[in-house]
Amino acid sequence: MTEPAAPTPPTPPNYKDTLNLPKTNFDMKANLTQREPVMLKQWQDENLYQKIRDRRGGHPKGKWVLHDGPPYANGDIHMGHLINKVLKDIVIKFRTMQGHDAPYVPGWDCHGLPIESAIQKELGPKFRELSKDQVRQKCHDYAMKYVQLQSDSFARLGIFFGPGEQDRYLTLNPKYESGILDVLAELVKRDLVYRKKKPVHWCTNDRTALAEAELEYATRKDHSIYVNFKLANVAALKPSNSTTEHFIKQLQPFTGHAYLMIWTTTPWTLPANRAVAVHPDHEYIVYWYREKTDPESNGDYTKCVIVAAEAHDRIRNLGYFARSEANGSVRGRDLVEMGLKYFHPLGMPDNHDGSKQMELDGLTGSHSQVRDRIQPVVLADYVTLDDGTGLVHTAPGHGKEDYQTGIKYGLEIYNPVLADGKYDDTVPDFLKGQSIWAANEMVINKLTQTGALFHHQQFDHEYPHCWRCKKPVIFRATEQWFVKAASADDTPSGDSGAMLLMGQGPRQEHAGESTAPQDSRLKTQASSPLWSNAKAFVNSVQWIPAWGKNRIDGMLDTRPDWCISRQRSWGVPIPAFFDDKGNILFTEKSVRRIGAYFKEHGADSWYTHTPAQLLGAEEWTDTVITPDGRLISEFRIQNSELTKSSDILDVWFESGASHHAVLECTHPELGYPADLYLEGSDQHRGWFQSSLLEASGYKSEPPFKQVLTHGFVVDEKGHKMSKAEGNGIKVETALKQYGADVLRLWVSSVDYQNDIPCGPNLLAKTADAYRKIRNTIRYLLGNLYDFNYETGVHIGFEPYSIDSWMEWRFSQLQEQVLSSYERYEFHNVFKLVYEFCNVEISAVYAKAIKDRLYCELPDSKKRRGSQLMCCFLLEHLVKLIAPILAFTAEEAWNEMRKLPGGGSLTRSVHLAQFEVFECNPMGHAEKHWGVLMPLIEKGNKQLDDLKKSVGLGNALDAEAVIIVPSTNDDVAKLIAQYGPEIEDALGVGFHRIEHGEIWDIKIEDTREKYPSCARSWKRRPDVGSDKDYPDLSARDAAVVSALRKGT
RNA sequence: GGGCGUGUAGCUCAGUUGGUUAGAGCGCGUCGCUGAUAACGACGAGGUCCCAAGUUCGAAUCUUGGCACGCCCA
Repeated sequence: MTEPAAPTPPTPPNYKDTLNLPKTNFDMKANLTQREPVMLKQWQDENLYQKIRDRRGGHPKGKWVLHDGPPYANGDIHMGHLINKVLKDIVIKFRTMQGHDAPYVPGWDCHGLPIESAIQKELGPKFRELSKDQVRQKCHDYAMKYVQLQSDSFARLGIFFGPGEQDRYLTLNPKYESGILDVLAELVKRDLVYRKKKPVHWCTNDRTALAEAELEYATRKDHSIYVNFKLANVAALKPSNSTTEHFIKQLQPFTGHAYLMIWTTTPWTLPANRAVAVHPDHEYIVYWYREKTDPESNGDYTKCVIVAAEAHDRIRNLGYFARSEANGSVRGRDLVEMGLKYFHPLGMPDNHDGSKQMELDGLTGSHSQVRDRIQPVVLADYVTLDDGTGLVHTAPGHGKEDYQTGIKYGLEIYNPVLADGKYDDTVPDFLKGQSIWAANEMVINKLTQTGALFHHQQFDHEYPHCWRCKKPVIFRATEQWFVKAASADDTPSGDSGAMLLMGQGPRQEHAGESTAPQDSRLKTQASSPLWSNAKAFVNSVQWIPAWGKNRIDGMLDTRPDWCISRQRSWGVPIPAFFDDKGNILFTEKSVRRIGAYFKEHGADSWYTHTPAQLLGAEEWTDTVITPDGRLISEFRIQNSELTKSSDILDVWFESGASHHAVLECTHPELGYPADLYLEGSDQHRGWFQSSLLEASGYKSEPPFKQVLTHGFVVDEKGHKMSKAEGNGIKVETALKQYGADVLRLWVSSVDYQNDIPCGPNLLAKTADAYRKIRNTIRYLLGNLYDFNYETGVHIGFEPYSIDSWMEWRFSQLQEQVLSSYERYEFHNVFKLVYEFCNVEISAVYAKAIKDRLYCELPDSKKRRGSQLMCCFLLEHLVKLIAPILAFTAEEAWNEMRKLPGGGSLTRSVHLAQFEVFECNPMGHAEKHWGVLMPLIEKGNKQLDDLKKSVGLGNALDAEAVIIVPSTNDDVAKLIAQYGPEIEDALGVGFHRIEHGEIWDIKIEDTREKYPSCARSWKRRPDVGSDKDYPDLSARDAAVVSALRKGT
């Protein structure tokens, strides 16, 4: 049984077909992960990058060059790459659309330890069987693999660069390698390169020196020990006044049991101890004590130590004392003046006995049989009282400051540690051949046995580690090549046997002031000319943010000379030759010659060709450096007798040469200097500085005009991303989930000058923002399906329409956006555009023009005027976002080109230029709408109240009563013009004007008052005024009537 | 430990040379629309301006000292 069908109400006439509803192929759903690769293919097929170059070439705005800092060709790209490369790309695209010829030549850092280590690991034991050039071939292939991989990833992010070999630079390119040697030769010419034995950071695992930039700091558990160094000459001390006399008297009762107490965290450096340093102005005391473990002796003290007065609380708090007392006090310089000496803590024979030691205590240091074990107390300004005892164990072969002190006092620069981190044969028997890491405990045990160890504990601290193998590094004195780049003289004389400056100019003689070891306030000598030039360069560069200048300035001020040699295979060789007598050939002339050879044959030829082939002759006449550091000019060399140096250059030297190697050698069309360098703020120490220093020895102006830095990606809590925390975001994952444009939008949305927070929530928020912008574009496009892009322009706007408000607002937006781009404030671009889409377009304008777009006659002036505004908005808005939303802007642009007359647009949005147009031809938009907008806001609140109070659902069921505070006819006329706009802006069905005291607005429910138009749904008094269309308002009746006549 | 920075609603950011009740957008909550519809609109609730002293008639803003976070270094 079926129920009788319910009576259906009579269907109201359906006017939907008579409306102009939006239509577009620009989908609401972005589907970026599918759409973007298609777009990429299209760009590649038409070689868009080249088209942009062709179009901008010779443009009056001229060339604008961002010089790319080369990422390391190793591993997948991470968030850091993303930030950096997208920022660069935004800049390039923005400059291009400004009308500049802004080429982008991406580079890669291809040499260096990380790749060599990876190969070593990959090959395992086979690594040693291969020759250097075989290893290099493997490294080369490895680097090229990652260059390709990263290059593809960058392209996927929408970053524009050319597809060919010639469109990028690689540091392993022969022309580049040759460029590096050009720079090196220039520095040699200017006496800025030398070879010397100095302590450098050394990785015992990779067996090479490391630059500062190659270190990373990590927490490490180490030993903290307090050690007593036995005084050697208490009886022979010379007082200079009553204070020191009193001090010495406090020591004398403890002859044989008087010590200097030092603190160190590197027990393994104790064999290399050559002095104890004290601060000249600090106060030192004699501290009598008896340890709890000492046998009772009627309560007497058993020992005394010299420590800084300020440190004695710290020492007492360690809790070993049964009894203690401070006596006597002198300055550090008094200790040195009285000639205090001590026994090397490990220099004593293993089987020494106490009685013999007692004898020795009275020695002056002249007894030959013990001279090598008696060492001095010296002065050093860097001694602090923050930690330890105020007396610093000094090993000139194992520390930078220790080395300086060593040079000052003529101490031996003693390094008993071999390249692999094991001791040589010059150390005490029990340590010979031992690894220094194992030696820590052995030394501690030995000190315990001899009773020298006062206190030992383990503790955690930040310690430098090799950036590649992650193993801890040490300071180790070795022979290395240096560039003179220090703020103060890093290579004082007095270091006999040092090989000084290598240039052909007159040998620089160093003043002898440093030979006076008692002068604790040793003046530093003149800074390097390289350094002074670099300092001057810093001033003429614009640093963004401005504090970057401060930062690099501060770093330059404290920098040492630059150790540029590495004991590895994968890099550009330092082209020095040795003859069988140890003379070194390394001059401007020889370096240039090798550079020219590399340009043709590549640096690999160093390993496959003979010195004669490399130098291009059997004989060579040049200046050489003798093993003892003298220069001999006009020295005749038989090239067949030469040996090639096995050192390579620090990779930072390679990338630091790019201002010449790229801008002048591989890509001379770019030209020197670059307009902009844009890297992470860590490059103040890295590439910015290496570039600046090398350019300082090569050029008369800095390599860049502006330097822009960005911060580091951190998680949503502001903490750094780390594997251990598991808070990292992978580019690949994020790309798969959101697509490149969302990631690009995220990059643009944050203030990159600070830390850059990133996490799932933030990306999701960005995706929201993306959707809003996309939908705004979709709305504009949807309403243009019947608008002719070319002829529509001539229609113009209705003078008092909200179109003119929109035009005014957009002109403001454009001005602000363009100036934000100019200042590289992309997060402002994002914010301005996003808010504009949300407020100006979506909430105000789109809402207000719906009625006229949908309901007016298609060709009506009112509708066409708003379409024109939509079209104008769309075109210029899409251009404004194109540098950021590279794919979406292009997608929208493609849709625009399909509109009637849209073919006059450029083939790609990325070929278009920003146009600065004259805004607001009406001139009154700002003034008038400034009054009207607050009324509209008020109206919205009232509408909301009506919804709550009387259940008004649709604003079209209400009318706006505009209250005008004057009976003045002009004002009333003006408002009469704006009335319909207010009606539409509020989305109400009708409006009336009343006179009153002040400007005001009232919203009234008209559900009982007017009938509703079946087409526009507006409630108006004129519904039914056309008797042919009793269910329509006058306007709609006219439109429908016209449409029927038309068809 | 030192240098350079940063710290304002849940989030991203504005807050001029100190000057009313510290703002925006998003998000959130409530409601509406259903002809931008996996869209859109309206209204609303959110703040110890990192903390503490100080200068001042008045401090998010200036000074000093802390704390937290980041980069670089020891």
